[in-house]
Amino acid sequence: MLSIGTLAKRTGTTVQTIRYYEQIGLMPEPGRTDGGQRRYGDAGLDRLAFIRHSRDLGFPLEAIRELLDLSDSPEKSCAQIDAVAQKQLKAVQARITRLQSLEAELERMLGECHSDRVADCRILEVLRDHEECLSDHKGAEF
Amino acid sequence: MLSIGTLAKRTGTTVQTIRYYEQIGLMPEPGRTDGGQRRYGDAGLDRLAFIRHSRDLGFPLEAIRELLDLSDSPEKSCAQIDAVAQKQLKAVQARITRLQSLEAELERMLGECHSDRVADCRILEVLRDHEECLSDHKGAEF
DNA sequence: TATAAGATCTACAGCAACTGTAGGTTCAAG
DNA sequence: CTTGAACCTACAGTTGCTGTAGATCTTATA
Repeated sequence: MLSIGTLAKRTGTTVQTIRYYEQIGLMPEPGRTDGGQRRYGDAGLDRLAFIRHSRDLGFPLEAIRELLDLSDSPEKSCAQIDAVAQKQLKAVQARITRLQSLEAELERMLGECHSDRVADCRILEVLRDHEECLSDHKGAEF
Repeated sequence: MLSIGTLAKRTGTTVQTIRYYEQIGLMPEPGRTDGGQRRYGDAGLDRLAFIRHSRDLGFPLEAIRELLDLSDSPEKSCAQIDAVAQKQLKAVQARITRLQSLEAELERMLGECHSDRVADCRILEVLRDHEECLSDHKGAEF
């Protein structure tokens, strides 16, 4: 049986994060010692490893919850799992596209500033006036 | 003079966001009507446009605060402004790199799953076991 | 067996950057 | 002068944690 601290080390996360996952119902309540401390077995270790790995791949916690639920029905079609992963891929790709346009804009801005004084710094001018931009880079979050 | 709603429309943001910027001291307190409603002039419009455009380029609010402070000293060197923009470019590039490795991993996962049943879905297997991954894709946030 | 260091416990506040709600007031067009 | 849209304050909620305080438990050593 593992203490919460040992579990944290094994899965590359922290004690607080594990307690947080328990609180939001992503990790089940584990057994306790007589003194009230959490003790985990292999099931807990596996589940947490799954969660952490999914997080490392950028899946939001709600998607992970869904994946965990789906994996409890081994006989069902895995089309839904596929859909969750596809959605995540699309989200990642959208973010890449957006960030690349920001990168281009920032590089252009930086390349243009050859001044010394704040008064005629091109960077500030560009930031002041969106018309100076090539792309739209507006709207979406990242 | 512009009402807060008109200002929001003009700058592509929302009333709540403007009030939030005021609350954290990024926008100055504007004048008010006798009835207590905010009224903005050109200075407010320009400042908010600057903030929103910088946000669209991904600058965090603290960086924007710094840029606004710097732009109040027109005679100083713009090296600091350059540094803030460089830092933002580096951050954007780091995020792109990370997201590209996630994209590759997700694509590989999706390409491998030719099963129908959840029981032997490769996606779940990969998520369960980090050893199955090519890259490390651990650690950093995005 | 006693002690002391270190790990764990609960409960709550805080982060970024907003968004949404409730319940009340003001403005401007007709 | 009415009425409905826009505005006001204050506060809770979002995502995914992280940090704090003050108390309790576990475990290695003397």
